[in-house]
Amino acid sequence: MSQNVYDILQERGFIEQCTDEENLRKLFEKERVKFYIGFDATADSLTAGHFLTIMAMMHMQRAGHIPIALLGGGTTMIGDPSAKSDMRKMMTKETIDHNAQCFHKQLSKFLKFDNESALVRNNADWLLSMNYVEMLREIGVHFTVNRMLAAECYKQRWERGLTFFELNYMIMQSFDFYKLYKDDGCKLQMGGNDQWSNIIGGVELIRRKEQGEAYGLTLKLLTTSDGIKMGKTMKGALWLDPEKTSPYEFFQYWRNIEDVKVEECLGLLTFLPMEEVRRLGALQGSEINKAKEILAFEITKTVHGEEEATKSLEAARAIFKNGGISDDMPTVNYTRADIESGKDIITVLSDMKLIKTRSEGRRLINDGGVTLNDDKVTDPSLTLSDKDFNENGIAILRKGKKIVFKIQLN
RNA sequence: GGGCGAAUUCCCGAGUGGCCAAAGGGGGCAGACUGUAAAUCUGCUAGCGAUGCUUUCGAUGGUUCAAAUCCAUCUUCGCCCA
Repeated sequence: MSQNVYDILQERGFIEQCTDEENLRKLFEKERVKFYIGFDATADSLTAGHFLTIMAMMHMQRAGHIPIALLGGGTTMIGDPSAKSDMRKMMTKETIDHNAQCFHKQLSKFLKFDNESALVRNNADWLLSMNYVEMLREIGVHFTVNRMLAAECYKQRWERGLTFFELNYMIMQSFDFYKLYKDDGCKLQMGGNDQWSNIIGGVELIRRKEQGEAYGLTLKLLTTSDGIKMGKTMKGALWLDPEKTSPYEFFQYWRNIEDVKVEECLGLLTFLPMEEVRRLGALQGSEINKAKEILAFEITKTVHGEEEATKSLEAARAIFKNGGISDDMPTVNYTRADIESGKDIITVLSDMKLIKTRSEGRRLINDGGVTLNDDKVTDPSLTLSDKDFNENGIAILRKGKKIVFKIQLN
């Protein structure tokens, strides 16, 4: 432990708020600190937003501390009302369990859960069996409603209406921290900055019930320069599951990041040394494209492995630098029979999932957004034929400037 | 429990009998310009076998030649009073 991990996180830009910086730094020097981050099981895959917190966990683990990944099997039954304008749809127990399993599997790619260097817990194990009256007597007495309502994260909901049901989310999350503190000796909770009030709730609960010393630390949220949450694509979230977002798509997302975000993302989402991060972030003009390529490669490498990262990089270079063809670019396979029975261009776009409806396809063609083998498609009823394919049975279809598909004829 | 008000397309938000597939903005997509960036300008933005047809303005039923718009009931939400 040569360098205090607090300095590492701070230098890389992770830290937003901390309950007690001075004593937390001391704690990091004194012992291997057990800390936790909660993941509510709202979908069947983690997203780029989660990845940032996972990076923080990995930095902590590298520094010798012990991450606890807390799956929100219990808290997801309610749903965090923070910064949401509406109540989330209620999810069934089965869906939540399934999602939690998916999370566990994905997290295992980044952290080794061997009960030694990293642990997993699921708050369903203690929250679901909880007795209401007991809970009120043990935990509820330590919370004042006015205090809770003053929390920044409920402000928005305060105007639109917040149910008692959702108000309990904070209490449950606070209890989680208390439980992990008692059972596992967890002394620190980390989370996105929108979790600040929920985290404080736990820190205070531990102090009130146990006179215990616990800390909270929140992390920067990834946003675009407009302040919008980063990691949204036209298809929705940027998933870590390669079945939901292909490694190539994932790579391209980071390759296309805004200039001003490059240095921040390099610090947060890669393990490159900070001198390198600063050097790359300072590149001017079109030079910064080199930095973006490295950024995309490094993140893809961590998430999908070096092999996929290399493939994505090469496919991107082939497509953009040489206007060429690569084995690893997105591909759709057709048989001769498909062509003979007639594949019109809109069906092809639809097969590639580039359009949701045929009308959208027609519009796109009218706008001049579709190119087949370097020729702009002007006729929406155009049907693929043998002459559109080269000697290797390949045709290239573009949507806009950045999306390129290979059509392979077998 | 009583009174009042609201619900519109991806989001915000106009529209109070036909000219409404529904203004405006945001977001998204495409074109121009560029560096696979930002900014800017322009076009598009319910669906379909498309000069037409079908479905959409919380739900159901009704009035009318004609309903997002009027009436009734219901649901949800907000505000005020208890």
